[in-house]
Amino acid sequence: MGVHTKTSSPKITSAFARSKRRFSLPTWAEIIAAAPPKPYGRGAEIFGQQEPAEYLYKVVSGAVRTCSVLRDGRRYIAAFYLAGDFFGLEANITHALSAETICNSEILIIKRNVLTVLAEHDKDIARRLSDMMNGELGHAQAHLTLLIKTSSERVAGFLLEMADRSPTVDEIELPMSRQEIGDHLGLTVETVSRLFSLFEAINAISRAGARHVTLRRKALKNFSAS
Amino acid sequence: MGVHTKTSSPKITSAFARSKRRFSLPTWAEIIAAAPPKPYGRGAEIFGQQEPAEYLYKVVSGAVRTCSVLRDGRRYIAAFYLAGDFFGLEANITHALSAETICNSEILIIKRNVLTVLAEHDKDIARRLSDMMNGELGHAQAHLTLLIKTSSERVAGFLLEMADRSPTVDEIELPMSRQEIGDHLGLTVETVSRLFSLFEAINAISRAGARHVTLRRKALKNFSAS
DNA sequence: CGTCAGGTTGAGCAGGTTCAAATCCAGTGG
DNA sequence: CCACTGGATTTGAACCTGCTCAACCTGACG
Repeated sequence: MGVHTKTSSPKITSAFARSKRRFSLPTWAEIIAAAPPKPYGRGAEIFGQQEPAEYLYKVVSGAVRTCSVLRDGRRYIAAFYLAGDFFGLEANITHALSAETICNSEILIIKRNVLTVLAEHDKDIARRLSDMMNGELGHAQAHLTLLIKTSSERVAGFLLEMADRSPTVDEIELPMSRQEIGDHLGLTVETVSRLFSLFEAINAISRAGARHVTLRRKALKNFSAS
Repeated sequence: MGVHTKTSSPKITSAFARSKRRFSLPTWAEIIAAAPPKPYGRGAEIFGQQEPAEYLYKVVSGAVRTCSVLRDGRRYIAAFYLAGDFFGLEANITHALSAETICNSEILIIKRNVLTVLAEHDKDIARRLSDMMNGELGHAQAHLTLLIKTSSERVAGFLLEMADRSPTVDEIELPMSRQEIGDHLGLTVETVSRLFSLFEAINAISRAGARHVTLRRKALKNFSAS
């Protein structure tokens, strides 16, 4: 961080930023391209609770969960991150949650302070960071509205959300276990399992193996009340 | 619907004139000082769901709730905002939630696009916006961990949170009804009421009127497991 | 072929909801 | 000043959803 004199004109600022970037400052795309993807084994911890939040992460392949463990041993999974998702910005100074892979994964690691400094000169980077923040908040809100509902609404809502986030449309491969789904939705494994069976019985989903699910959106949406 | 009529106030013009004279854009403090506080009656809507998010708001006095109503009539209250709190930044383009006062209140209204433009030149403003965003996200996370717990943990956690946010330490005046607390915690009025009675019976709180509560933090903390 | 982790299913229990009724309390009009 | 009124709060009792505990099934892997 250097000394920044107050700029009196937006024209000057953007022209300055543009010319500087051409010679020295990297763009968003360049930063992403420069970061080496790092492989993590299944269940590996990427960062722990209370650790300083120095990095931003991107899932290249695989899947990640962020979670916290309560005094009494219950685990709460705040979010799942799939290929293409960014995570690690849910913290200000230290992480309130830990992050672990739920299967073999490749993760991109980006220095946060590099981004925040660049964001002061590059509106594109600033906007991307702000958008990610906004997305994270929107996601938290959506999850809050899920948690006040009944068990069937939660599971139906979860399946619909996963389908929306998957590259494929209606046929999805869940990377997480029933236990993890339960910890995410505030339900027990048994309840989650029963609801999968119920949904199959009424033809709202069909299954090929426990984690390979095909959804009938219309039928499922009858459960997720707004 | 939360339509805001433009008021031409001498305060605004003088603040902007002053800053223009010094050849610099208005600071955060100047923007806040320039905004006129607007009175709202109890239960008045400040903005509605789906409305474009053009403003940022600050509670000067009173209290505000943000909420959404599900198809089946259930109401979910996302958050309460007390005197000094900012709200209205939980949305990107349009509001996902509506905002209403829960008692007579005075609200400050600030144009969002003014702030975002200024933020590009003023690091202080940018940091404040980012901090607010972060705070909102942190609050959503905290609320998520509340909602996966049992009813007694939710109510105890809620009381402790309200006490932390109140100007007074342990003796608090709740502006919201039992119904609103229930809609915030995903519980029914009756359950909330029963837990207030239980907490009083075991001497974790004492009451002077339904909404005036004094807490024994130690006893309450035994209920809110992390 | 055995093992082990993950998943499914069943039976009984308990925490919260629902429905119903009693009580409190602030605001209103006489 | 006091009784009246309507909403908010409290309490009770029956019911139902989701949890607990326990057994069984499935599939991947040595």
